[in-house]
Amino acid sequence: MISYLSEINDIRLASENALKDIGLQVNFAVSETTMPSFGDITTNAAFVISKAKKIPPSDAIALFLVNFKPKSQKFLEVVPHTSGFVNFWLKTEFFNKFINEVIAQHGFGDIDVAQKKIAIEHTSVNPNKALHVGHARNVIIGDTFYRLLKRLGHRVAVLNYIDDTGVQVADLLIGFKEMGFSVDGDGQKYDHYCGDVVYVKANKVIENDLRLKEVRSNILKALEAGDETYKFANRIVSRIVSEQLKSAWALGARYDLLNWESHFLHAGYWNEVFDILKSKGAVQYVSEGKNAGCWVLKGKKVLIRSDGTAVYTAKDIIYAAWKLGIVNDRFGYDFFANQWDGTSLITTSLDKKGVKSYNPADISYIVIDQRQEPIQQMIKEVVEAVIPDKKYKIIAYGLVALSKNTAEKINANIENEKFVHMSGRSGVFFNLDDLYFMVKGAAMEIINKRNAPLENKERVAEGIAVSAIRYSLLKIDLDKQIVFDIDDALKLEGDTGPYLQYSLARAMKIIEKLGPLKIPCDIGVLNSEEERALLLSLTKFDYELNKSYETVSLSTIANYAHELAVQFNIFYEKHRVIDEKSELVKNARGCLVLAFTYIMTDLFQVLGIPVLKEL
RNA sequence: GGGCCCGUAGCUCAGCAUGGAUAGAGCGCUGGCCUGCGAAGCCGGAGGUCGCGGGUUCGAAUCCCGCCGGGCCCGCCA
Repeated sequence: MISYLSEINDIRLASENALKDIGLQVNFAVSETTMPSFGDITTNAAFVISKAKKIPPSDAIALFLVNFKPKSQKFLEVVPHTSGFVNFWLKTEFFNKFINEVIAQHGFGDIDVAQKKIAIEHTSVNPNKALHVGHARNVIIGDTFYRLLKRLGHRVAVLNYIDDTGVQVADLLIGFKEMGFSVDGDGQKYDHYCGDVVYVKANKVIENDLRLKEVRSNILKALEAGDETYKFANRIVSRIVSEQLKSAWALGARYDLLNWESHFLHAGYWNEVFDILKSKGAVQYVSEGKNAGCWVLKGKKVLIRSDGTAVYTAKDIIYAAWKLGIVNDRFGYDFFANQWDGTSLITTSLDKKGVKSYNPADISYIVIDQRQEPIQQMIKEVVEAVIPDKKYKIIAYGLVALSKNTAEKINANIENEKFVHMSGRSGVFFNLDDLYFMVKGAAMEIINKRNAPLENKERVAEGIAVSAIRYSLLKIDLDKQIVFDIDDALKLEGDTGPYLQYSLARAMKIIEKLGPLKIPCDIGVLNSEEERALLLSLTKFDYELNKSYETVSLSTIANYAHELAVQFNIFYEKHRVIDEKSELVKNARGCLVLAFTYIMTDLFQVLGIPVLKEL
């Protein structure tokens, strides 16, 4: 498919060949221009020639141009600049071809990449509580990256790991078994009941009670062993996971497979993994010093204690090894739930032998917050050393904290700090379901105020809530910490998800009222600055998606969607479509608007933003 | 003590992968635009030592080094 990216690649290849012919093999850049007035694409290749050959820029440009032979010459206007840059303008023929291809395919069409088998793990929230806004960042980053991988053409499996044998679950069980909390709940959503009420209270009591600490340690052993206590826990945990999934589904996330820590333990993977690590020399036995008697990773991280038991990190290594196929799959597979997109969510199983639903990945991604990065980095090194042809990739993001204002609203004690980190244990968190409910309410308020004759206000408000929440978390760079403020989250104007939806709705309304277009269209009559800027932005679809993937930056896509929406709105304010008098211009503009709706819808799919025809 | 991340307008953030030619948005402040395809929109104004210092370079918000400020991690816990 012809695009901005295909032209950049063409220019890069032609420049490379030109430099080769001149006898140079050096680095140069082909990129976007810094100012629209300079053109659409630029290269500094002549600079490089000028420097290497010690000749003036003007001579270097001349030398470059006689050797420069791009394949798609008919699409490019070459404009050398006295400063030494060689600039390129994309011609009308290029835009015409692009728009007609987009319209013919109802979208951008396939993107040309080498297909890989990929697993991505995200969410993986302890199964004793509801998802809070920090978990929401994980879910949305993971789900959007999944959507991006999928859109690029890869085969992707989405995994969600359930740590059902950890301390958090044990604490919860104590709440039920020792403190008299009802296992059936109190009427509110079950994950909220367990996390907000039972767990917080139980944990507080246990921390000051030696007997209960003893009970907890026994429960942990029982969970690992898989006896009656485990079965009791399993019923509760499954119910909580089901509720957590509802919260994630509401945001447009979906999964392929649930993995359970207990399954890995009970299936007895550890010895196999440990043997492989030993045989590959990835783990060493230490005979003296403070780690005497232990098996150690990278000379610092103890993996097997001197008493022969494995530390927690061993479980992470087992999982990583399983994802990439370092160990043989011993699991059965079973149905867990139907999802909103029509797919089935599968779970591993220790007894049932359903259809094998997971094939080891070539590349495995894990979405984690920055605190876990060092340990995951170590796991990456170990795993990639054992199986060098596969990749273990880490997507780490900054923590989500609560603003002073927001913390006060949930009655958290914040003293003189500007923000506070969330903590499930101490009850300092803002639940995702509450955020969703409140944003939906804010959307509903606007809808009612405008008195818009919408068919299904409820569904529209939900769509707006999803876009507002997803976009606000995606547009911020992964490396950045977020201080969540509920008042900001409820604002639906400006650089927000609803702004994107609004732009698309406007465009779709035009198409709906416009009537049939003459295809193929000739957009040669469109020569205004605004029309050209919109056309240019549209052609950057695969360029931006590719950049987002290469740099693992989801804000890149979010910002691109915003830029497109801005370009469209500027065009919309300045030019009429339906009541345009010239039939030629009207048809051309109609095609431009139609192409915009296709590309934008395609982008929404990647971002997980619902398309609303009306809002 | 060792390591990771952040620092760009009053506030929240783009831009940094691949150095380039006048540093961009939103919110807030301020002045305009609906008898027009949807005003959740658009146009204008005010607002910037790109944390500080050095280095590399013809050229640095962008690359390198040091420092300062903020956040986080570093258990034979899970």
